[in-house]
Order: sequence, then structure tokens, then C-alpha cells
Amino acid sequence: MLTLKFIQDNKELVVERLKIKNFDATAIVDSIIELDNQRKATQVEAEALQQEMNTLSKEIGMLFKSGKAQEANEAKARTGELKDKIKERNTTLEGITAQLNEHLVSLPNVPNEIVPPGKGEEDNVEIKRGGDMPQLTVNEPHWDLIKKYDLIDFELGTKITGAGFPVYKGKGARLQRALINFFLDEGMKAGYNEVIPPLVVNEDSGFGTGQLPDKEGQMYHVTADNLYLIPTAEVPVTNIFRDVILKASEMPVKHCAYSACFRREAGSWGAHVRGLNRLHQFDKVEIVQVAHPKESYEILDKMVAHVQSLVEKLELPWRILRLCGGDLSFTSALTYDFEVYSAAQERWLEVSSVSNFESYQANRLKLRYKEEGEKKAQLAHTLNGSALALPRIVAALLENNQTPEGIKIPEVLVPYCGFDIIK
RNA sequence: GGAGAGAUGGCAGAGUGGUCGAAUGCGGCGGUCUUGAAAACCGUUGUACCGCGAGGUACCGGGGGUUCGAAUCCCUCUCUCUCCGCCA
Repeated sequence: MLTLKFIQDNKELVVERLKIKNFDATAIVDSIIELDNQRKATQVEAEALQQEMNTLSKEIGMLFKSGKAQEANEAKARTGELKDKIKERNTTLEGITAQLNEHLVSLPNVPNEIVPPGKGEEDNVEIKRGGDMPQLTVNEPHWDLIKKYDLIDFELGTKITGAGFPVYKGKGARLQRALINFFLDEGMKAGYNEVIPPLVVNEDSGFGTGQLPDKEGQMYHVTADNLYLIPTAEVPVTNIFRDVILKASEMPVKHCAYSACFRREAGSWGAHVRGLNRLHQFDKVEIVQVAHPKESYEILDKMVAHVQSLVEKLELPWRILRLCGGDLSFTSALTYDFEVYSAAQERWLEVSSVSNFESYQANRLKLRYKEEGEKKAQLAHTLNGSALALPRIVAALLENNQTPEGIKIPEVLVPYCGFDIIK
């Protein structure tokens, strides 16, 4: 969430910028400022009363100690009214604070100034593309290829669990494992430290990265233990840094992690979700960085370059989009999406999303850093990106590399797969 | 799952109703001494909020309660450890 101080100091800017996200913040910002003024006033009153009470209590203690029981009891009689007042003030204070928090949490992150305006996907701006479009002599969509070569069994997954939980088989499973290892190795080479996080998280973690309270419908909820299946490794990995104060010299911290990801995708089924295009469970390697505010955008560019190197090594046609305000997530300040072209489907598939959250997540996480010699801790910046999400990469690989002889495996993956063609 | 013990500052650890934001040790930082370092000695060393400041308020795992007053007593939740059971 945005900090109170930022909102107070940049009231107009917040309202203006959030218009880019098609979010009218005028009323919320006004009431945040008003509520905070109330909060301060109430807190001052409550604390003054508390101080009086503390002083009085100390006096009573002294009196008892020096044997003046009667005086002590007289003083005691005076505390009742004070106690009621304090209670009343504190209740008011709690109410105001709760309301204030509710408003703060409901305010999205302010987009970076280069975020283009727009309503949705169609307004995203392509900033770069590369790779060669495949010239296919055969042309089948991946859901047919998968059946033909017996790589992934959707029906079996449906039997075991339900729709959207595929079973990978034989070379399909091997390809999956190859991609995961390839992505992790590339991450390591780029200086990311691998972690294997838990796949379920508690409520605090869900709040820390911004999935809660808003998007609980998107996560599988284990109600018996009040835990959530992770929708992305971003959640557990970023939460490593919840309530942490780093030294400025330790940044940037770079982590990568493979995890299965679980998404309910409530309400988002329909056209274009056949086969691997949308799943409830899928595999992804995620990169996460904690950065100094002054270099977070430079780091965002580096992360984008890293993802670009992955799609290039996989020899897939790719493009990078700068997301418009309307397509930008609640917590993000700037996001680049990567898409790869799927020849058989004749459409672009989103395979990565790389974002700078600035201090929006850090504020929720209480993730801070201290400059050498400084006493005051500052909020750090958090960033993350998929590097990469597997299913649509698999879809594109299968579709783009199909030949009458079989599906050719890109060179970089051959050592990982142990085969160079699927037939 | 059953029985018991525990959770205190960066770490270790004292504190069982008042002057406790909290002894002591270690670590960190500054200084004295030294050509330099070590040792020794002296000092200092949490976070957040309100306030120009003086200062105030809150925090001893989380939440609630008792009391004029809670780190300390009560309830509850979470976590850790030991023993037993079950098990990859």
C-alpha cells in the first residue's frame, strides 16, 4: 500500500496518476487525509489521558509503599472516571484506525509516469520484438499434438482432480523437467540464488504481497488450517523479507524459485483457454529482487533483459509489451509482459510478466533497509517476474517446432531432455 | 494424536504485581592506551506513533481479561523443545 506520508505530500499526484489505472481516488484520498487528522487528534487526547493515569498509578504505588494506605485509597477513587475516558478514546481511535487502514489497502499502487493510458489488453504498447516467425509445413494446435505424441493427459487429470490439472507423461514430463532446470540454471548464471519455498502460505503472507484481502477468490483456500495454495512463488519468496531490515549494501537481493502455481481462475474460463492456455496448476520459475529505490528501474530493465535472453535461447518469436494503466495489476507501478507467438493458434501467448512494485509491497511487508550510518530505515523496492511460466512455452514450442517427422527440441534444451525430437 | 516445558532487546539470559524499555554477558559502534592491532578500561547501542522541541504514548510470541498499576496473574491462539504413539 501507499504510505500515508506519500499520500499527504502528493495528494494531487496520487489522484492524477491513478486516473491512468482508471481508478477515481478523489474521495478515498480525501477521507484518508481527514481520517488521519482525526486519528492524530484522538491519539493525542488518549495519550494525554493515559499519561495522567500512569502518573497517578505511580503515585498510588509510592503511597502504598510508604504505608500511606488511606491516601492511596483516596487516589484510587479518582481513577475510575479517567479509566472510562481512556477506554472511550481508545475505542474511537481503534475505529478510526480500522477505517483508515481499509481505505489505505483499497488504494492501488500509483503507476509510473511512462505507463500508457488505456482500458485493457488492446491498449498495451509493444516496445520490442524478436525471433523468427515459423514457416510451418504441418500445422496442428498443441492440444492435438499432445494427444498425437501422448505427452499430456487432460482427461486423466480430470479424473484424478478436475479440469485444469493435467498429467504430464513420458517425454512430456521430461520436457517439463528440462524447462524447469534450464530456467533455474539460467537464473543462477544471472546471479539469482535459488530457493525452494513452501507451496502453501498463511494469511500474513497473502496480505504482504497483496493477494489478500482483495483477491482471495483467486487462491485455493485450505480452510481447516487457514492456509492458501500459492498462485505464484512471488508470494512465499517475497515474504521471506516480511519484517526485515536489510543493510543498503546487501541490496539488491536476488532470488529465483521454481514452484507449482495454483490458481482458481474463477470466472475467467471461455474462449482461448483450450489445452495449456489456462490451467489451475502449472509450473513456473520466478525471479524476485529486493532493490534500493534509486536503482529499482535499472534492475527492472535487467530482469526484462534476462527474460528476453530465455525466449531467445528457446528460439521463439517474442514481443514485449508495456502494460497500459487499465491492464496493470493493483500492486504494480510498471509491468512488462512477454508474449511468444504460437503459429498454429495464430496468436500471442503471455508467458511472463515483469513488474516493479516500488515500495507498495514493501510497505505492507515492512521490508526496509538502512543506509550505512543512518538511523532511520527506509522502505525498499520489490520486483518480480516470471522466468518463465511453462505451459504456454510448451504450447508454443510444440506448435512452432512441429515437422512432418516430429517435434524438434531447441538446441539449448537437448542436454536437459536427453532427446532432440519427439516422434 | 497424548503428556509436559517454554516463548523477554542482534544473540545468550535474569526478572513472578509498582521507581522495568527491562539486570548481566556476548556482539556492534565510539573513545582511552598503542607505531598499528589485540587485550584491558570508559562510554554507547531496539522499533513505531504524536510533538518545532522539551517530552509523551505503545511494544517483553499474537489476541482478550483482572487490577489504580501487568514482562510478571487469568483465559485463548500460535509457535518451539522433551517424552510417548503413528509415519514418509
